[in-house]
Amino acid sequence: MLRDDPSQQVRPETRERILAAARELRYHPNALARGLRTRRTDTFGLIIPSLDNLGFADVTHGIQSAAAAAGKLVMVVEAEAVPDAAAHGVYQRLIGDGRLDGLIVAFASIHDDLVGQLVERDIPLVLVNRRTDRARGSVVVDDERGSRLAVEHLLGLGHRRIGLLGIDADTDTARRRLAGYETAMTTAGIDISAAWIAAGPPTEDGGRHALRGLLRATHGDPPTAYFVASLMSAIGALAELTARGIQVPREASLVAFNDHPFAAHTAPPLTTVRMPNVRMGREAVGMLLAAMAGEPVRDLVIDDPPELVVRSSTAAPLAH
Amino acid sequence: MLRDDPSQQVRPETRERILAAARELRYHPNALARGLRTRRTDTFGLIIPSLDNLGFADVTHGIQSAAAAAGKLVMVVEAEAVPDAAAHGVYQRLIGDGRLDGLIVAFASIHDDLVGQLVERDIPLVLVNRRTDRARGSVVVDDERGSRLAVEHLLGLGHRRIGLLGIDADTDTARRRLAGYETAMTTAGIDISAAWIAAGPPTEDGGRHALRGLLRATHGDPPTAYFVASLMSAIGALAELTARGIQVPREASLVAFNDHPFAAHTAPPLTTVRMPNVRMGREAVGMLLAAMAGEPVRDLVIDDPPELVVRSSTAAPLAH
DNA sequence: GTGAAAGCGCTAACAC
DNA sequence: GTGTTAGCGCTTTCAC
Repeated sequence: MLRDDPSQQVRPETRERILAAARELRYHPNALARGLRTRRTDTFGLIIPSLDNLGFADVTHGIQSAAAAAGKLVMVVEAEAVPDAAAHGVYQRLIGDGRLDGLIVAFASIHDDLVGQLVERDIPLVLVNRRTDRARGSVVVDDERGSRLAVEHLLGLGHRRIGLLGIDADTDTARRRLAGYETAMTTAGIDISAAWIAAGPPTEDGGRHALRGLLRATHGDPPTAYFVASLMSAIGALAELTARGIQVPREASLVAFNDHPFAAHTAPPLTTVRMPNVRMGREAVGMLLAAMAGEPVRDLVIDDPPELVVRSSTAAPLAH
Repeated sequence: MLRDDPSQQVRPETRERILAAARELRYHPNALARGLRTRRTDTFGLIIPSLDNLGFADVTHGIQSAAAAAGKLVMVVEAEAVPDAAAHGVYQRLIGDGRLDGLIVAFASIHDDLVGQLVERDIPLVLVNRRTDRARGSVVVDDERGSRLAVEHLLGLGHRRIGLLGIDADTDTARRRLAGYETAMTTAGIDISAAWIAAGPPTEDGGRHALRGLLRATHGDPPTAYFVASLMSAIGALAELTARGIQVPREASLVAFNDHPFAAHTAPPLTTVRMPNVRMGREAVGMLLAAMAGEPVRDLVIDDPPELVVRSSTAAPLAH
């Protein structure tokens, strides 16, 4: 009755009385006991590199809201906050504990052995924002299309020498963003110089350093525009440009992959490509729920079109 | 043996063999069964308004890292992501479920009845960044001192008409930030005009609207400087100032309470007061752990001194 | 020191 | 339909 078991026939009135009594006595079924018996905990885990990545904020929102709506609780492990010494134990417990129904892994560059272990143990798993050969079950956005959109915007403005500040992790996601850049450039008939491409971790510092490296490599003939494959990097790259006295967008344009309200407040406001990240998070939860119900997982790519958010970090190149 | 029970005497060699076998078989004690038996789950809950509040990011980091270091897992509920319809059920379950050892509530403006329920049920609880009469167990920073520092910076620059863009929630925290402003102003011998004070929610929009209201109220004689009691509001207020063509810092100065790397990238970069937020998060976990071990909880205020981070949103007022 | 047994609170299966 | 019981996997107690 308290579980709303449909096979139990109860008069609405009686039902209400029982519920009232339960409320009165503050009765709550013990989740541990129930979980032990049913092997379901209505809880899933979320492993995420950092909760402070602006480009990823929407994914987290999507996950949290879909979880709440479905009545699931979520155990969050922020990977960067886990000391190396504790990491092994934490993940092992998370995986082997029996306290989770499944796991969403939002690592762009996770140690693949963790994924391997999850697969071996047959724990419902969905990867978000990444794919791998080792596991089925993923939801990503159309990174290539988003990147292409960004680079095409630059091309449309008249740029030809366009740099890529990429993500250095050896992930499918990083590669797809690179591919979008290459496709757009090649389609425009531009030969990409190897010196135009640099990469680093998707952090402010990563962007700063990648830009420095690129500037060194293209010494004397730097790009007139940059596509930065991560929002956090873009913030760093923008700061580095400004610090070097290079005016954005007059002397160099910048588009970032991923949007966040904050991008409207940088100096200058950043032009970005907004990806359907909230939906990516939602769908990940949906897929995990389906997997827990026994449905097969898929590799889903959210095909809501990416959106170019033109602000003020892009303009036509200076005429020579 | 597997629990490292000290009363069990085992030869190191034997011990190693057992551990190896356990590893081999991938044995993991079931957390549900263990928890059911021991009434401890090594897990605590974190209820937080938004994971996307820049001013609060450090608190989350502190909590996550301290939890990981102590081998605790954390169940995160982002309150703003919980649909109203689901809210009651989610919180009830979280509280009554038995799956948590305790709860950290980081709500600046939580419904007090949730706190009340937690207290009644005698669940280890620590409030972070807020205090209330209804519960003991809190850790806060010295909000008053931080606010005073911010306002004194403005006073030192020569400002006299200083506005306060506050937080409208009826919380101890909001009041302490207001108090810091008042103390600094009064000490400087300035009569505060009621029109100088406006408040709103600690969001970008909140700051924007608060500023608008204040400008309306002080029509013709606006402040020359503003202390904004929340970083998110400050971003909104800065945008509003700029949108109105009011130059910062030439025509109006702005200091924000709480810092984040991002504040270095706004236009202009924001002067802020950096509070010991990481430590606040850490101490909250420490106190919760202590409470779970039976120690009495306290109301702790972290007394690491706040730090003024001078960037470019503050300057001397224009001479008349 | 070692082993067996009880029981945490629940659900599902099975008698009645 | 209603009531009873076994058992999820662990820890702790108690008997040996």
